Amino acid sequence: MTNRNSESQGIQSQEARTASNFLHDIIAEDVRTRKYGDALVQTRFPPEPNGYLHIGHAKAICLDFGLADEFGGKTNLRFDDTNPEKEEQEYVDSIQRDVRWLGFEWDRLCYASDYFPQLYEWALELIKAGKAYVDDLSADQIRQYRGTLTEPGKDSPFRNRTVEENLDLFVRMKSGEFPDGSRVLRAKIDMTSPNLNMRDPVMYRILHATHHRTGDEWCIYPMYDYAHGQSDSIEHVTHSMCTLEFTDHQPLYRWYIEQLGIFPSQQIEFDRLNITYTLLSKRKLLQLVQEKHVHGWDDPRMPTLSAFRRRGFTPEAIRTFSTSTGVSRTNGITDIEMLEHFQRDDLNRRVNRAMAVLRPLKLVIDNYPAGQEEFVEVANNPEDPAAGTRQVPFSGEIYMEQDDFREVPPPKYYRLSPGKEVRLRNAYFITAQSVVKDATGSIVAVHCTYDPASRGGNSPDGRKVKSTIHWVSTAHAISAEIRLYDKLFLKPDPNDVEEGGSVLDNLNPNSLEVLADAKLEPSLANAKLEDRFQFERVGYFCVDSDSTPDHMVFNRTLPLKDTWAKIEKKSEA
RNA sequence: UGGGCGAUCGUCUAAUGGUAGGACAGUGCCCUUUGGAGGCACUUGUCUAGGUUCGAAUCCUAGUCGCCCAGCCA
Repeated sequence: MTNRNSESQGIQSQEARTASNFLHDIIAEDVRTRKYGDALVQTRFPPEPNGYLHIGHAKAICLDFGLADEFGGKTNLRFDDTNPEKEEQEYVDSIQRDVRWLGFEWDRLCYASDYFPQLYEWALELIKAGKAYVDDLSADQIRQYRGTLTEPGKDSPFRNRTVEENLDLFVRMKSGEFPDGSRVLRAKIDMTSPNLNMRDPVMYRILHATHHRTGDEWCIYPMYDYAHGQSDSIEHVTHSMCTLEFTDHQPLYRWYIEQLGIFPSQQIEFDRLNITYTLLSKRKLLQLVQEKHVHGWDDPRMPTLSAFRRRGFTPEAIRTFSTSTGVSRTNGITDIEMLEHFQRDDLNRRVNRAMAVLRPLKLVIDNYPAGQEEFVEVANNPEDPAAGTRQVPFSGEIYMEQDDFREVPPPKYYRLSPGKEVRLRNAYFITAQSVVKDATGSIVAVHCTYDPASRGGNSPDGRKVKSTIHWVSTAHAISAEIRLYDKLFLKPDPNDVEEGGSVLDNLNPNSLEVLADAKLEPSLANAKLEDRFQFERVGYFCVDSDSTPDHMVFNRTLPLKDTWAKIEKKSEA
């Protein structure tokens, strides 16, 4: 089992039962025909530590770990760390944290950099076999010699150096004799191949850079193509899943393995995850962070797993989303509503309710005995009786939501307005009597009367009300900052930009709204980091990492579905 | 205009020669002490044109459209 706890195991096997896809079919067939003999199914999740994992990676992680698990196999976490200029320990750490948070535990923790010595030996082997050569052409010249999509390339003038000369030069490349960019080691394949990846691909480049793990030990670094397949092979990976853009690399992946005569790992490609209104490119996410369009990799508006965690999303929901959305070889874009649906569905079942007034409006109950207060009993989660109940203080002066009162109610508005009766959730029926306005004419308080016989929320005479609103007693309320998040981008496809534009043009200027002084029921004072709640009638919220006992901060994970907002919008149109 | 990959409701995905199904979104109704949740119902789809076949989303042929590839990135 690759899962960390029994809870996620249950979910995992449930997902596994329903997850039938072409990758599953391929592996099942390989197992049936004993393609790898007695060997276990072995997979790997191979991130480059050059950024934080995002929800697109979650799909790959669920596939890599989930498929291996289904067939009783194992999964390694392998850092594809062959480019010291872009990789950092911070990313190595965050990736491990995020994979575990998602609910998976790897069999072996590996690094491509651990294989540098072996890769180097194999390069020597290929040189000796006349299958690799040192090229002195500049990067620019190599590009020119490569030809184009429609024209074949031509051989480098250095292509036919002797084995001895190649060996000598390559060893000296490794020993640091030559400056960056002066020489590369190339595979000798076919400069006329219609597949550009086969036109004598670069195997090694000279990079006098400090690597986050090997330090200054190496000044030559293998390219992805030369490192990835062999790393798979070393780990006896049987099924190496990757995204579609690597399809053209598969012949090269196989070429290295065949020339070296090593364990025949096989690469299988699947489609990358795309989600509407969401940017899933590590390079561009890095730009958002570096240029401070967001407050870091874990800014809750980001699509990174760290951000989803901070925002209150659950690993269970992300896993359910990943498997439900399926896997194929088509390039599609999944509606963000799908993700939100699975998250609401999960939170609705598991999370306790609380009352919080985001935009407070004072409500005075004129006939409530002066100075009196009482406690009303409230279910912690109506979906789950086992969650129990709690006592919430009530009094003659409470906060209600500004949105829940209209002096002139529009059609189909069921909430409070002058003369109308509504229910205060779990408390009493009230009828609005009058409003108090300030000098500018805006409403600062509403006066009402309550029906003492309706305690608990029902009137003994069977009288019905059209609406129930939430509230917090002013004397008992605690204050908190609340952060409301909206889509980071305005367009379904953030990359849909005009000529010369950038994704930044599509940034939503209102993606973050901060409410400095929301009023919460007192039980919330005990909330701890990452605790999740449904604020009734409002949405799902969690305690943010910026929160302190003196200054509580809550993030809105997602709003509740809002039928009234829909009606209102439709009537405006 | 070289090569590779792909095309099924608005979106994602099943059906592997035999009733085109599910989920999300949408719409309507019911229910409701959250206009939440839940229940019921409805709408919409096999890229096109030929062919094989008793029968084609599936096989064949030709086209159309989309994505990927010319890093010493991964």
